[in-house]
Amino acid sequence: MARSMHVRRPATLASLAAELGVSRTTVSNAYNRPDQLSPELRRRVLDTARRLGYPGPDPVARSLRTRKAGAVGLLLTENLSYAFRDPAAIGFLEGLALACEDAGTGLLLVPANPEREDVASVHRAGVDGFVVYSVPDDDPHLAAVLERPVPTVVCDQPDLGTVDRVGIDDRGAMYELAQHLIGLGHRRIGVVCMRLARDRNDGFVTPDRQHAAHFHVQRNRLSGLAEAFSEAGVDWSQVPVVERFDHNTASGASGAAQVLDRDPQITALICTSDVLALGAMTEAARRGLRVPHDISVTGFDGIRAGEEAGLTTVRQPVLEKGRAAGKLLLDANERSRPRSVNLATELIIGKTSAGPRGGAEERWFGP
Amino acid sequence: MARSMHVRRPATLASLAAELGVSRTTVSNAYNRPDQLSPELRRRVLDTARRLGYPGPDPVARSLRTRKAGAVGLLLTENLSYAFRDPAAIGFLEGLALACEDAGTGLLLVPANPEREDVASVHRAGVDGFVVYSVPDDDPHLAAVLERPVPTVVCDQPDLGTVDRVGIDDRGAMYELAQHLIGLGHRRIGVVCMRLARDRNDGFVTPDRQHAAHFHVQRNRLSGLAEAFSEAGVDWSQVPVVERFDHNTASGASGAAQVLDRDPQITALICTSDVLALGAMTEAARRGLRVPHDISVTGFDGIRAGEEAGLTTVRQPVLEKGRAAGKLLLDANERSRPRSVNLATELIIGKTSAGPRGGAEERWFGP
DNA sequence: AATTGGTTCTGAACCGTTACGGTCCTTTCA
DNA sequence: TGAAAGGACCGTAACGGTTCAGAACCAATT
Repeated sequence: MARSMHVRRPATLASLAAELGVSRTTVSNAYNRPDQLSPELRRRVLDTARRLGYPGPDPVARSLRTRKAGAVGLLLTENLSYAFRDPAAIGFLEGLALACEDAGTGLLLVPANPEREDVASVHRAGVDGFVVYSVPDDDPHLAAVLERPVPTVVCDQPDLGTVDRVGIDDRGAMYELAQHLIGLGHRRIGVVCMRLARDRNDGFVTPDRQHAAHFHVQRNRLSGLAEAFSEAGVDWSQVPVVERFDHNTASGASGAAQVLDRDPQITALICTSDVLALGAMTEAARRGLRVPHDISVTGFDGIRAGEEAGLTTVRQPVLEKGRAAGKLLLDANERSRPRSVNLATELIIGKTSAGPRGGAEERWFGP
Repeated sequence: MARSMHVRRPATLASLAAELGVSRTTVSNAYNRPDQLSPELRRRVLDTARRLGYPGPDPVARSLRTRKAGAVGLLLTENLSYAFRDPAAIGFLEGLALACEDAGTGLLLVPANPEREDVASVHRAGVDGFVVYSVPDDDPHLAAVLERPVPTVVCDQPDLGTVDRVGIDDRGAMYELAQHLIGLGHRRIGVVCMRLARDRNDGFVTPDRQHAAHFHVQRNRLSGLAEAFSEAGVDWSQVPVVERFDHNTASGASGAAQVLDRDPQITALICTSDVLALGAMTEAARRGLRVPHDISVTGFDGIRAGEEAGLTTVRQPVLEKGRAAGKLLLDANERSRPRSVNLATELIIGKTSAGPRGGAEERWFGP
């Protein structure tokens, strides 16, 4: 129809009004409040709009006037590819997108390139609010978001006290998982965790680095482990903890290898994510170690692939987390005090954890 | 720092300028063109900005003035959940997001709720362009996008002639896959395809519905099959083709069941996606049919899980598709004639296709 | 005839910013 | 010493809408 009409000067509300001999208000009403003008006039407005190739009120101008952008921004993990390959992140994204769809709101993925510390993208985002998902707590993008005068919900982040928050009890959940392993008799363990800070550090982690970790989630999971095993009499400072920057099964495998090289006697390998755990299981198999007979392996998240593998893990409601974040943001009605939502997790005892080889639970009194 | 400063009246560029006794332009320059004013003044501007709690130039007002939104819109499949659970869609999203990140552009997910035909979300999206991914060609949202005076790239969509397009040769790729099966000796086949239109039709598909399918991709894949098998002397109108609205392995399984119930003698089950094919394999196993000995199963897409299962399929570069779409959109420099990009696909012959049971290739001359 | 009430449409005031085309003042250089 | 160049800053005019308090009109009521 009206395809190449916008050659000379793209029609505007004003030009349309002039053409019709009515006021701009009337044209605006024709689009936004049909009950405010007679049906005939409205039809006439819409018809000439089509004739002139007027595409309807400009969204940006409207946003400026109404002070509503009709979108929320999502500040994602720095490296997009890792986000889109992490099942947990995708689940979160889905939940958030669903909440947005319900509210008829757009969802703007804000680029947060870590290399050029380009905070401009945050400043340039025309949104009514932000959701921040699992970024390091010293990320400049996060700081930039907090400076924007819009409601914000942080996810998997420490409670900032000033903005809404949704997350889980990472520390408690991991503590519980650790108790499970301790109950089985494990005392000599190794850990593979995701990256703890913005810098790449593929290798062993000192207790200092654990405490200072900038990723809230990882810090708390490690801390839950440390607490439980310390209580069980294990000297945490002697437990090999290996960090991997990249989050994929290959990292899980190489991390597991590094731990096992250091101490081949460990009876349990605890990973802070299912993806890492799946990689660790590959590495165990490569070494001829049977899971769980020779070694137990655990994960965290409760992703589909882990479930299929019978992984012992902590299931967290990733989709619900996204949805909760969206809801929290979208009904930020009154300036109530910041809300903090903790979602429930569930310890899943699968087929990858058992008593240690030769341990009490599996001692074999055979001939 | 300046947290609850915006109680009275959120500071603006103008108020800041007034406070400082300089012009608005100067304040604007302090943020956007630091070289246009002396460092001292700039510092003074920025300092008082902080003091007054001025968060920097309003993105929406800036967008209005510069006529750049700094974001591109993505019109996704109607049902968000299915999109986020389809590995191919996620790959596309990743590629697109990467292209956007490279360009420092945001990516706005535009809600396209199919129930309420709410095209307003498209009108309300403040974007510099649109990418349309695999929607039915009669989708009102698509029509609304095409009315917007911004560059657009359609994906997995018929060539509209008026906007850029990126896709693959679905028809040719499926023709090639069909040739592979024909070469193995298959003549009695069944098909499970994704939904062909906006209405739900879980069941057999008439040839009419195949031709009239509103999903370009599915239409062409079926058409490639029909052509190849017709050439091989198969009466296509007798081939059982089953459609499934939902796109998941459960649908693949139930679709396969429906086909096999109709004709238990088929030697090959062709699915128009890997996800469906994986479900079909489950159903085959459930019936005690060995793949490929008793029945061949093929997919389309080349997703990871299919690869691990050794699925015979057509691999398409989903990530590259997204990236290509982004690039096309982001350097829509001159009003050149609309571009059309076809990406290469690759026929992957896996372990799920073989000659038909008792067929020439596998005739068993046993003892 | 004046009042009331209900539609329908208008005027003008914003929304917060940047583009554009200056002016003014200080250096620099022949 | 006068002209040219350049740096620093300013005023105005958009950018394209929405909104609210009326105005104009007409019919019905008092």
